[in-house]
Amino acid sequence: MDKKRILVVDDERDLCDILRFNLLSAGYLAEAFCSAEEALRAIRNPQSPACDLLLLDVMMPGMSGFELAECLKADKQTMSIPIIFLTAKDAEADKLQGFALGADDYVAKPFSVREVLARVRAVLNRTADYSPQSMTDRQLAYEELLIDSEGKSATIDGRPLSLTRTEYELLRLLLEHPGKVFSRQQLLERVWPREVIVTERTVDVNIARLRKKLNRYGACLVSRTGFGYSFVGRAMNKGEEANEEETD
Amino acid sequence: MDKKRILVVDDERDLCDILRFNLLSAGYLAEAFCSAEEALRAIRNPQSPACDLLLLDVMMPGMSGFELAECLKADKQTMSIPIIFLTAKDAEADKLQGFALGADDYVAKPFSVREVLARVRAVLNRTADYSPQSMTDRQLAYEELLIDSEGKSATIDGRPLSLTRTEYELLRLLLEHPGKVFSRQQLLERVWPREVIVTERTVDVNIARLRKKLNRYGACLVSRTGFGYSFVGRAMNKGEEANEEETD
DNA sequence: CCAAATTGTAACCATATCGTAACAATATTT
DNA sequence: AAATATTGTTACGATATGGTTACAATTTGG
Repeated sequence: MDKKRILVVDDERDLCDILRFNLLSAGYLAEAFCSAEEALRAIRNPQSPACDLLLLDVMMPGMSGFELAECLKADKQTMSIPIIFLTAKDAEADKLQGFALGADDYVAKPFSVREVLARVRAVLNRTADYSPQSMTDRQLAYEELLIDSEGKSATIDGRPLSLTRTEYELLRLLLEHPGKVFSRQQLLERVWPREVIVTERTVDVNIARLRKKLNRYGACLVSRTGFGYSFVGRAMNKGEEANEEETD
Repeated sequence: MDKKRILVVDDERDLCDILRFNLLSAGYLAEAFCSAEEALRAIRNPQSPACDLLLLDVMMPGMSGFELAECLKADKQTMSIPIIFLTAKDAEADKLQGFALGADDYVAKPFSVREVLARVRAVLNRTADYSPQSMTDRQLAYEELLIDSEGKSATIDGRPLSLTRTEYELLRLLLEHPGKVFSRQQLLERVWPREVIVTERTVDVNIARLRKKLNRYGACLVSRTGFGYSFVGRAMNKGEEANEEETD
């Protein structure tokens, strides 16, 4: 699957930069424009690749966001480009109400970048094909142990486990990389929030709690003395060690 | 695993020097640049080795840190380079808030060097697993003796050996440089933790333990009297010495 | 605002790991 | 070959590591 191309249109340069940077970091192709006119030129440019999504500020000097949207909707080439409006004031929100039918979504300023990214993901998901990528992303499984990252839940044989957030994240990370050994430090960095500072032993206890809840799969969370923890399935058997008792 | 290459970009020369010195002391390769433009040139220079992490000041004359970050994110070659932002003022902190999602981390000035080093370690730890680098040298092998650095394990003919951490690290280092002779001192420095101080004889015992577990490959760990130890395959035969006894 | 759930820490124990010393075996030098 | 230096092996105690439980602190939910 190719990367999605997203255009940001906003007269505030800082905002453009922030959005662009974050979109790029999130793995999209992103370009930013400070006016509707510029953006329009870019979109209409037959050289440039097709655009998959527009983040469009409503209130801009010159051509407004609405006007740009209308232009695009009028053109067969561009009418199916999804648009997420960025709206500054409540006053605009009203107008947006009417427009919203044609829009794919809108975000009210001030917004958090996280929020925008979520909308972007949602819209692209909705419009785009169901790529196997994003499907496997939310379903993770080993045998009858399933993880549904959408519902932040796990089940064994269909029976739901009630995992706490820590346990869930732990399991998810380990299950995502079967066989990989994570040091306690790595687990702390990747499962626990950045600001908290806790003992490495904390990992042990949470692993223990997780093991208990995992019942027969509990044994899949193995500790590798001196290294850390790892999820191992049956396939990776430890039974047949090459360096077993020398019977000579 | 090779040393990580870290670039420091800050217009304050003193700060650059301090960070560079400390990074070097911590065992990284570190270079410092006083402007985003310089840094960009260095990163884009096809001659120079790949960069593993960027410590990037936000506010700089000329190209800002954010702009440099955007440039890098836009380029496929450089977009996965982790970035830690160094930000000076609270004013910037706001903007940074926006960038924070896409950034790998950020540190607010004034910061303690210790803090920066911690972040560096954390980010490198977090990203290490996915870098193309570690993908390639994740698997190490000699004939049917395989080392999987992800699972911190080794197998012979597919059968897993249970190596302790010391044994594992020893084997890994030696196997990484077949034919190279390591003195005991070198082995101590490279596989034992920095702070511990142990006898050179300790190496011998651990080599012995490793040999036993390696079964038929045990003989590949040869001692070179007076020099140290080395991993040698069959190809490197010691049979044909020029100055041998002519007993036939 | 209270009760329950979640979570980190300390403490205890069992076990694994490891360094050292002592001695045996081997290699090197004379 | 004898003398010496180097390396291999073993046993044992010290230490580190990991599992478990209890408990206090905090968060969550009603």
